[in-house]
Amino acid sequence: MVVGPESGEANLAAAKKVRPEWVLQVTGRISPRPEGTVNAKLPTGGIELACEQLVVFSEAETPVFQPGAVELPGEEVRLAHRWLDLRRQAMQDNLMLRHRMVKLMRDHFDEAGFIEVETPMLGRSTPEGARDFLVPSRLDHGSFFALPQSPQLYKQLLMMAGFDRYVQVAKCFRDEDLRADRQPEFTQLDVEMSFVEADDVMGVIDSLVQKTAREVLGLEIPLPLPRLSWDEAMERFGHDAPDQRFGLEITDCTDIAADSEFRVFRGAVEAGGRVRGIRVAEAASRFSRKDLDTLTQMAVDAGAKGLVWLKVEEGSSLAGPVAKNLTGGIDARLIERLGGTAGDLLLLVADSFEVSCKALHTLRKHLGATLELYDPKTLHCSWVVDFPMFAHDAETGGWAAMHHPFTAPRPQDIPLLESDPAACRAVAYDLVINGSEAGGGTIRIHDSGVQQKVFELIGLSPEVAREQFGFLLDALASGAPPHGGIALGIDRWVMLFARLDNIRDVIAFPKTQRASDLLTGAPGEVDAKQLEELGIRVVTPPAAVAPGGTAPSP
RNA sequence: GGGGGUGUAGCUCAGUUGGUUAGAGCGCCAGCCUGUCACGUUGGAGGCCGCGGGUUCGAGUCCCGUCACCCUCGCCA
Repeated sequence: MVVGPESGEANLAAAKKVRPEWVLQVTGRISPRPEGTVNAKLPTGGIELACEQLVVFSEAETPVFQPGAVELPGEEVRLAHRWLDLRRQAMQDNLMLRHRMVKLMRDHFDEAGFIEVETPMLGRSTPEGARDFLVPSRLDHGSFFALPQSPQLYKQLLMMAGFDRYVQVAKCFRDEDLRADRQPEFTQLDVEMSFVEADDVMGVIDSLVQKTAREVLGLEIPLPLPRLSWDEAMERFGHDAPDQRFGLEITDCTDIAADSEFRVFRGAVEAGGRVRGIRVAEAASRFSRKDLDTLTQMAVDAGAKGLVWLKVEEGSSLAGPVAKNLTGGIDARLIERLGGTAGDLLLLVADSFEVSCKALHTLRKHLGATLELYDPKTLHCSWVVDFPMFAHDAETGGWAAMHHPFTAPRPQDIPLLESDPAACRAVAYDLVINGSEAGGGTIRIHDSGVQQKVFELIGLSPEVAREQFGFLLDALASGAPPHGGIALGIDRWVMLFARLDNIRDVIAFPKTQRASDLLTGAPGEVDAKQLEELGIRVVTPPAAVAPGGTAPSP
């Protein structure tokens, strides 16, 4: 935009006053820039607008930070002045991407005959799962609504009602501690279908993944997406959402370890544990003693008693603090099993299966990132299927549903409900993108006998089940079609497709790690009158916070 | 609840073994320049060093506590 003497004195005077972030209307003629004034670096660098009339719609106070600045302000400042932060091109791009992806999802399901149905935000608290956000009832003191953790029960009821293809962009709420990829309120693409099996649900998502990757990233993803069982995921990667952008797969060496004299190995095997390891190719010389101590500490932090590290040397021999214990050909067998060649680094963990999974997963993730074993631009999508039906509940000592209590066991595993619940596998499937759980679903139980048995196993008495889920049980007994579905974490999808590592950057108005909103000040105190109407008395009133942000000493 | 990191000018940061008046870049204000766009140039203003306490002759710096933000474990069917 050019304002010169030819624009007239008034416009020129007005233009001189203009400051950053002012809102203007400029009327004039667009023409190619004169010779020598073209700027190829700007998208509009070839043209200019000769100002004929300048109108100042709105002046702007000096902003706390400049949205166009090179230096990004700290997140605290960005959140407190979110409207400025959202002016930044990167944030505009992120929200535009989100819009496009959500539209793709809606169109995809609309074309497949799904209808979007809204479900209540004010529902009933149900046991298990995450902590609920509660909303007190004014008309019934002492009673509370719960915000939905997901529309799970409602969407199943819609199946009983005959809407055999349901979808919803649904807000969900879970009052748990936050992470970089977790917000207390988040958005799911919630899906449920009748007369389907797991393949049908995964198929619908497969084509959505392919379509989205193609339209948004220009990536061609072959279908069907690879699937691996939960058991295989834990064996090969030590995690139920493995990052498969790189190798470093886990190899079991328990049988070799059992033959060794090395007490660490023998002890783990005799205690019913496992000895497993990963081979880091050509890494022996890249890791100093200090680096290896760091890896060891990571393994210890993950619950392991230690980490056995070994450097493969010429002639099938091993070097390392415990190498001398691996006599009698154990060293050669380990090298062969792990596929080691001279210069490789071998990392072994001897512990229970669970601990070895956790430790090796932690190491694998760390090494993959620090050794740059993958192109950060790749998008690896896959399914993990056949999750265990039950997990040990640390609190009760009994069984707990790994997903929710309406998850169907695999038909062939139904006898295991009686004989061996631990071995019972569910018709459950998680979508994994770049080592992140991007969605998950199950086929639901539609047989009341099986449902009864599952409730029993997780310690839910018929009375309590009726009390909590009576409406669902009644609905199931009223002619329920076989059904199942899935929920995709939209925030996380957008984050992954935008190649970001922070979910807040794809949410217009996110919350901090302590679930507060720095923009509005939520949550905040309310009037005594409001509390009185709700029949609520605050037992521990919040300490008054001084303007300096300091709480008074107790 | 546990572990780790950060907190100094409006913003991004530097600040030595504790030692005079706490600095830089950007922004802001005033002037000059007036077609190259992160303009240039001259000058200026701007600091509860997150908050509270302690040690010390002396604290941005050391100690204790506390608050906020970030990462993480637990947690998130």
